[in-house]
Amino acid sequence: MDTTAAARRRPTIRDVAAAAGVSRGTVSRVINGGHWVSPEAREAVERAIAATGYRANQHARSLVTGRSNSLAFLLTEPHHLLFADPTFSILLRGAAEALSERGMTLILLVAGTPEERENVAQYVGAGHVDGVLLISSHADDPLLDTLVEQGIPTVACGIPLGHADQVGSVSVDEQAGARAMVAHLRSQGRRRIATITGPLDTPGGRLRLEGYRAELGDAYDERYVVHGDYTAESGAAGMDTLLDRAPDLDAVFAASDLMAAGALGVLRRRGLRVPEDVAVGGFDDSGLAATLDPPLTTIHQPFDRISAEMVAMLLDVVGGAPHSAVTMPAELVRRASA
Amino acid sequence: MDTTAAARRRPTIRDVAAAAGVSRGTVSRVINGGHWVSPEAREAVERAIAATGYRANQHARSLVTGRSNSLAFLLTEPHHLLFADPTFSILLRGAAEALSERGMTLILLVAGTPEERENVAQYVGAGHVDGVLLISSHADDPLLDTLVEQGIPTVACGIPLGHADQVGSVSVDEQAGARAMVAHLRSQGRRRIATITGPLDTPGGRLRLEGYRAELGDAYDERYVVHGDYTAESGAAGMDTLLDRAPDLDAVFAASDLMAAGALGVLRRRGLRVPEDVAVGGFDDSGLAATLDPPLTTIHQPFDRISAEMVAMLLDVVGGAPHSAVTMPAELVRRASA
DNA sequence: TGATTACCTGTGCACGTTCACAGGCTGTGA
DNA sequence: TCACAGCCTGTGAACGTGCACAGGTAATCA
Repeated sequence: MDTTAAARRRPTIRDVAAAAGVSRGTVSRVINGGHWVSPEAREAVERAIAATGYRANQHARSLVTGRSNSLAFLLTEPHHLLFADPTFSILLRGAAEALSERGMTLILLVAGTPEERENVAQYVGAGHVDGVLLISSHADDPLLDTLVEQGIPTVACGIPLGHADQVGSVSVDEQAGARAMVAHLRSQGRRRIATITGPLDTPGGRLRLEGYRAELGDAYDERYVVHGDYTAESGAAGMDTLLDRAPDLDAVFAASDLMAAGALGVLRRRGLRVPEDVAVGGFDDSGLAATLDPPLTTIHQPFDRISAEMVAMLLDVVGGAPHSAVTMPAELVRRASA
Repeated sequence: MDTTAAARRRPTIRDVAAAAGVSRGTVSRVINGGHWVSPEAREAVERAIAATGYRANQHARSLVTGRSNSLAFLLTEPHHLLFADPTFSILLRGAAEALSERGMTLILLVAGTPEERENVAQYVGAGHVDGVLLISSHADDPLLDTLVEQGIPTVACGIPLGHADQVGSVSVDEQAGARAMVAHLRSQGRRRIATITGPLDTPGGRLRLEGYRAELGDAYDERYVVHGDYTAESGAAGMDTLLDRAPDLDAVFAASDLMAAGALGVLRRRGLRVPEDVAVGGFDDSGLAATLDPPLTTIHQPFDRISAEMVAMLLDVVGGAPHSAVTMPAELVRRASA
């Protein structure tokens, strides 16, 4: 008897049918829901599946159904952003687990260079995935245009600027979060509150600035606003600019924890104490925030819930449901920095 | 004329053949290398492909070839490790890009819980991926046993303990790196050098400790050794233990940057200056190291080269080549902490 | 009794591709 | 003139699955 793994052919639905004494069709029915199958037949098939170690061939299945049983996790951010910010890892892992529970898989697609973007458009357009989880979109992204045009089910993390009504989205309430942070800083007696924004072509950059502005009202002063790109370096540079321009500031709201980390470094180097001289607030509550010195007061984003909701919504859209825009509450997390 | 994207059927190889005035076989030959095809036929086919916007159906192709044209990125670490350590993101992105260049895709597989491990074993065993990129293996991992048993091409990051000769691996020279760090600390005049190790069932945990021990020689003293699990929390706890046990230490080598970050926090809290009172060295040179305060002296792992090499080796193994063990040089990066 | 219904099962076809094979054409050497 | 090789092309058969359909049985109803 030859039972070596290498020599044995992978069992097909025919082998199962033969072992169970039924036809291919019956086996197929048992696998896909099992309606209209007699209890005896079902049990025989289930035994045969266990005995043969049968596992459906996904390629054959996809060929006939036109479904790939997988979603794409589409990454459009430039490389350097991923080196220090754990945000994306958390989303990625959450999405992978949510899919694995449903017997689906996650395909990682990187669209950094124009060439990669073209490949991604082709790949997705060819129907190799059922839908796309879009991470951190920039305004007027032509890739997103392509997805919309080709009718690819898409759900974005954060409201995609310029495409808000064309694709689904799951996001934290950016404005409310920013307002909560500013309100908190004010409640601590801070009066000259600066901000380091994210890129203004991203929802996080634009909406957190709007929240900051709305909460400040008449107290809003452009001199206290600088723009960053979410990196620690840009946070440091922004902090330097702010201190040169407005040395009297007594608080800073950075639109990401990573930029807050950069700002903290500059403050320390300049001999300013946190929070005594300058209070610092961040946004994201990524793993980073709690490990900074001092631990960072920030706005919590429920990344695990966001990824789970993105997957759920995308699968609904794939199934024919209309897309929607879900907003999750942003919660202030008080630590030592403010 | 109906040219709406929704109404138009995706072009198949038959459409291309018809448009080019040749047969399916000729089109297939042009796509796959193009040998034994006349220049005129090839040109006609290429024009037809461009005109129809044809893209091969991967499922149909995989069904007949038995190749999936994809690799799995297999994650076995528990969840919490990914929140702060960017190491895995860098490897993941590098692998995805290396594959995308070859027209292949990367599938993310998570094997945290026993249930997930079973699913992964089934999925991979069913031939849904051509090979597995194994990240951070633990000694005597039964999942790795399964992969080996089923003859799945596998390449690990770091020499897999207990399976060193059964699967391929790409790793940094852990021992040399640890020795370089200890040698550097000694050259700075440090004499009581402690270490916080990684988990001893991982190659990084075991081999970096061996390097530390080898470099210290007779000066090795167990009192200066504590064990962590790569997290910042374990680094902090380890530092506390060390200071309680051996308050006279003048240097610490943490087996990961994240643990070093935890150690830095404890040192600061206890009023010890870095590097004046205690020098601190890390390992990995992940994005984290440069942003710490003070910036961390550490051992650089060339993660981009590692991921590229893992992909290259795995594809060789898939193609029938024997697996091997590639070691990359570990380089000391001097910053302010030591 | 005959018609209708509800349930269960098996069979043929299609999905889009690659591969093996057969065969055509052209040129070369015996 | 025939055999043979080298190049190029087309065709049929697979790959493993889901789905539509036909057909069977048993129970219910007019």
